[in-house]
Amino acid sequence: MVTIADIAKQAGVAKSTVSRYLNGGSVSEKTRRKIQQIIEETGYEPNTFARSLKAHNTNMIGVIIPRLSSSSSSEVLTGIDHAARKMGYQLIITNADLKPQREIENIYTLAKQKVAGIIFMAREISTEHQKAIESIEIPVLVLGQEVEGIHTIVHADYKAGYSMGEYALKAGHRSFLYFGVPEEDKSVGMDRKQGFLDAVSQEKVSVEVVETSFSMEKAYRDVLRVLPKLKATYVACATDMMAMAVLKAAKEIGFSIPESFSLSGFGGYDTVAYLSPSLTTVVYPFQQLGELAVSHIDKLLKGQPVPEHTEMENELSVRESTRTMK
Amino acid sequence: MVTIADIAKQAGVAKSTVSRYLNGGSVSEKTRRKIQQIIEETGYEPNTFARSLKAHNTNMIGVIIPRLSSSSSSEVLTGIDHAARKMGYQLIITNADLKPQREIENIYTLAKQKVAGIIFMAREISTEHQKAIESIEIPVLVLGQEVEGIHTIVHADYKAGYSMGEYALKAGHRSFLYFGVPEEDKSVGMDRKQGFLDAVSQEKVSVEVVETSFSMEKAYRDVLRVLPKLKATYVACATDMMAMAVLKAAKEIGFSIPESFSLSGFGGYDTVAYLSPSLTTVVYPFQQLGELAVSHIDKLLKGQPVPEHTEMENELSVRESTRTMK
DNA sequence: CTGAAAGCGCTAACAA
DNA sequence: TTGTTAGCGCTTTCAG
Repeated sequence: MVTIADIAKQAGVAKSTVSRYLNGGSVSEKTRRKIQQIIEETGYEPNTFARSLKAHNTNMIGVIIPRLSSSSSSEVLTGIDHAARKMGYQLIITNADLKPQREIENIYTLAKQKVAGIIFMAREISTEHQKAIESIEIPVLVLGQEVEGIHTIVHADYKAGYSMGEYALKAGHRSFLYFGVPEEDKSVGMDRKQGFLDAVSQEKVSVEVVETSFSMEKAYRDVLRVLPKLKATYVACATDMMAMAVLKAAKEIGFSIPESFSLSGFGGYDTVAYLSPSLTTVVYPFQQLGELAVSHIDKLLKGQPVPEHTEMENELSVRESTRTMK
Repeated sequence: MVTIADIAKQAGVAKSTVSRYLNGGSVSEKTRRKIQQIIEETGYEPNTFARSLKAHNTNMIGVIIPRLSSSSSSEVLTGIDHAARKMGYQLIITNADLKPQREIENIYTLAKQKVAGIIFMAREISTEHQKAIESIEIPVLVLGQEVEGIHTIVHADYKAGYSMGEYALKAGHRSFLYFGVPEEDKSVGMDRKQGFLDAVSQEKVSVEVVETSFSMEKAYRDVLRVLPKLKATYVACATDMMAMAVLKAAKEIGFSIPESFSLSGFGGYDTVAYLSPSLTTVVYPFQQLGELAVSHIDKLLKGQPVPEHTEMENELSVRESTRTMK
């Protein structure tokens, strides 16, 4: 292994001079060239650990992701990756496997690894989470849930729900079924739903709400149970995956969409445009969220001002699965 | 920050004793208890960098993934994560964004980070890749492509193709269309296809092969062009995503599946079971692949024997999208 | 079983 | 501009 000492010796200078060269300190043109040449010859790479040992920090950003095999998380991750790469950060990605306890563990693990900052894709922030976040003294950016006193970026979920409801109402629907997820997930479970309900409640309408699960399998079973007695002309699902489950169940039972009823989701994954019928949904800017997250962390690290809460806009995409009532 | 020196001082012993305690060296019961108590009181955590600086290695496994937002990769990653966690490894995940050059960069970056081993989900291994892998002197496990002289784990792609072909033939089909991907991807592009072709070629049949792309959008456009003149009764796609594109295009054009023609994919992602019709496919054990990968790397690191090439079995899952011809 | 001392590779005063 | 020196926090001989 070639070290800074080797370079120094071969170049006939002190280690500190090489170090200065490496870190952009003032070095005479002549020695600069000499050092550079030797470094190239030897293929020398500074040892990250020795560096971090001194500097007490790294250029690593820790990421806590709820689940590795989730489209939305993967999209956000892709955005994070692109931005991190551009800004010279390395990523340590940790998976929480949907377990709150695991999230907290990961916060501490990342802190121990001396990551410069943490991007935490959260579902629900308990006081224990908050305690962990405060105790580690590392900038943490929470994605997906708004928490007082912590920097966050969230999707405009209320607004998404609202625009979906608004659209459904304008399309002439007056009877709705909403498939939701548990309210523990504030953004998806509450805001999204509330937005929808508030929007449609502006007219005389009937709305039924059924709570099911993020799990496609569970949702599918629930849908099979509920659908046969369906009276609504519009079924809104809290996620695209659930909408997919409804689509499947509907065909099974003999409904055809959008003739029997209109169907919509939320998310906007690439694949749902390729369903038949293609799914009306609200498209969320997952990648941009990831990119913005890195930029915020970067600013936080540099002590630059960052708004405590940021909301990402989203957009309704009307496709084949919904129709206008006469 | 509390260091080993603090612990030593408070416990009234030498740093080396604490170090021994930490690393399971022989320490008297009495001092052991004392040290343990102080560590708990102070919440001391050994500094990873100082450790790695000495030890010249880490407990980190580097992962190179072709694309973060790919179902199959995410599944493998989930398996890797579970196993890594269980075996005490930290993960550094790097994204190659489908760029060969990026893969090579990542190999070097990970080596520089002194990861203990690398799991490389590969698509195509060039000589440049091989050079990189050899030069870094770190165990590398390649997933997805078989390369001489490098430890690899692959899916039984030929066999998957073969069993699909065999099934189609038994179901009475004699006219086939195969939507493939470029042959640069040896596993998916060649082996899978060849297996299928070999299987169906055992009888007098007609087979047409159309090469398209992994990209759903591109595949969809190609399918729309090819499908109208379709004569085959069985359409096999090299991936589930492509099959989904075919499904969409077929409905658009007015075909109904499986009545107009049978359709199958490869992969076995959760979602394709929820398409209508649900998709006949070969289910690949992505998670297990990931878990096995970590176990292999672990053995490699411990100098234990590991078979140079391992093949993961997979299983045909017949669902609604294919039917038997009378 | 324990302690002293050296050093991993690098950076950062401080002098020169 | 450059070199000397003193660590960062830890592990690892080597004596005791």
